[in-house]
Amino acid sequence: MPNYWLMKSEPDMFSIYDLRKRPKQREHWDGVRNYQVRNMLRDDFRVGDQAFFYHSSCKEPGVAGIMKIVRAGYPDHSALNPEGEHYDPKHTLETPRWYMVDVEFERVFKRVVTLEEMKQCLELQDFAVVQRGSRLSILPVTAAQWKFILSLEDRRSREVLDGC
DNA sequence: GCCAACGTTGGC
DNA sequence: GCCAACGTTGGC
Repeated sequence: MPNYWLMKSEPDMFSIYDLRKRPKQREHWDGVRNYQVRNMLRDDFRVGDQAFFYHSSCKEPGVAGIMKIVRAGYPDHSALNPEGEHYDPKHTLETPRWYMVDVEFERVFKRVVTLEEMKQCLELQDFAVVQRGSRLSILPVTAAQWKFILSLEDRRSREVLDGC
């Protein structure tokens, strides 16, 4: 069984539309510098997993679409570059500290499923993204949560906010 | 731009 | 190993 994930990115920096424009519609998901998230990237991501592309720190935070994992965790080479903003001198080829995966664009949602809507839904109260102070940039998603969020895509947001 | 939440750092 | 200070995330 594949895993499901939610991966956050600020659309001003890198959006799902940017991913769609990349060669082969693929990109490295690099720059993660949090140990909990590092462990997920290193140990739990598998080829064939799917992930929600979540737009954060923007006008309408929420799930914008879907991507798939096309390469499992491997050392994040952005940590090797002393000129780069993600440089870490403690990360080396021999003893990597930080990991990344490769993702591939799958599709853009018909509409953004917003954080505001997700907060209204009883079905998602256990989902970390709706909880205060949850700041991890990657979160695991259960099969039930995945399915439920997909069902929200096909509803009108007003209806979800009023009646979920 | 504010600030709550939480992770990291470093002095002791 | 404690904990205060500081930095970052990210919604609002």
